[in-house]
Amino acid sequence: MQTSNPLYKRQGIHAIASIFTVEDGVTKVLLVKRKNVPFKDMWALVGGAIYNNEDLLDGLKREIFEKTGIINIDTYFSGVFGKKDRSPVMRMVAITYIGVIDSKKVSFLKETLHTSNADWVPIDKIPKLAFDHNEIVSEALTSLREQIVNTDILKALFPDGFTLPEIQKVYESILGKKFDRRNFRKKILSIDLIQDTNKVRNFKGNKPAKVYKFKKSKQNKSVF
Amino acid sequence: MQTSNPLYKRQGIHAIASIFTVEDGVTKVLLVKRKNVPFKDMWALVGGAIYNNEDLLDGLKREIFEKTGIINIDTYFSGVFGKKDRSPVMRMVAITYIGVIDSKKVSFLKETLHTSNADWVPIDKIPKLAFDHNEIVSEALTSLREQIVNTDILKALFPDGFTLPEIQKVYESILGKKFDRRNFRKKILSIDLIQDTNKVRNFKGNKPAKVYKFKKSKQNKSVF
DNA sequence: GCAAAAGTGTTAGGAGTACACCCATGC
DNA sequence: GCATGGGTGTACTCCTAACACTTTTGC
Repeated sequence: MQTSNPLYKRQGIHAIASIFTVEDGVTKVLLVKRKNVPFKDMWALVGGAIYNNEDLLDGLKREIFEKTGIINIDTYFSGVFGKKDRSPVMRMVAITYIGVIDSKKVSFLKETLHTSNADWVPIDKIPKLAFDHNEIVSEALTSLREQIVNTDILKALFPDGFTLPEIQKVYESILGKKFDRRNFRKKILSIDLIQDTNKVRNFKGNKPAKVYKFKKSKQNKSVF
Repeated sequence: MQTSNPLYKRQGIHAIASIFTVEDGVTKVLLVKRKNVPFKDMWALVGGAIYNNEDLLDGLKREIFEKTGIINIDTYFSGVFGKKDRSPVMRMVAITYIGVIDSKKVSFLKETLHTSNADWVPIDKIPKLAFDHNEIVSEALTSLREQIVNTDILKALFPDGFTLPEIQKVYESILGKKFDRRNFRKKILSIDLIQDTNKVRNFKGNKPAKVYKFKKSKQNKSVF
């Protein structure tokens, strides 16, 4: 590869996260307000350019920390955005990820070196964002809907396990539809994603509910 | 973004294709032998660094043309490889794609400016490849197996349509398993991927077979 | 008419969907 | 004992999987 060739010069790699939460039945995404050009004072997803000395996920974690103060977030691959003009500064390819955290347990910084604000925004009220972040968050939501049935991405919402009625509400929020309690139970147990913990959780005045947790991995069901 | 920061400097983007064919029941991938460092004289997938003035798929098409002479190949997203040390030259992130062509109809160059050889290699006989291309082709094969039921990726094998027995053999080769003729027929027709053309194809001595073609698009079946 | 390959239908088991009643708890 | 919400089972339909015979053609 001719590294001197101007056709190759000044390229870079973005790692960008759509961080979701579910709050009282509403699915929200974490946005930050940019302090610097380009797209100064616009809302954006969390992320940024990765360094040469870090892998993609490490760079993403660093960016999330730098722009929100959040640590220890698990991220899952979502997609790639690489149109040649997607950044006005230089040629950047964006590798995009999704993650889920509990907005009630995780706090974030309202202002950082690079951001002047940060907030949870319902997914149906997302403003015009910097770069191609509107497209990215749209694809991220599709990825989220796929991955909640294939991965343990929701486990951050339930560090101490969950009851089936609790997690059913989360599925309903994210997928935007309601399920029959009995059928949801059969389905979610049949896809080999969660397991019983032999514990129960008491809510006052109600029958105690069994507590489940996510299994480590899940095989995707194939057509053939 | 501080473009002068050495942490960001000298990054680049690879677009890499695993081009498959199915020949007499054997699934093969197109490999080229590298003429230049790094990994001089090693076999590799087709691809290379993209230019600033081209989108990812355009750069991929150009690379495929430059290294094989092949034009007009449809490619489908496969994955991302971004480990910081995956290229010994500089920090490169690879966006990987898959494609399918008919080895009997498409010819390619055995030597180019960058390659000293090229050949179809059965997927169970792939040698040690340059860069992380062994990992890439492995994931590509998984993508291929997923996408033959979700996309029209196989259409390049059948520009004039196909009969069900013909395409069943291709599915069996790629998926590595055999299907009952009647059940395959029902299944492939039920997933809304192909359509009847009202034509038949005669093979000597046999009952004529109906000819089908791929539909434009296909919805992925969801769990919920 | 015979060989070769294509086309088709039926049955049984498993999964999905719709739907109603019982159970454990706090007060 | 009653209100609240959690847990469970059954019947019907649909999809899946196993399996054998008939049809068309070339020679």
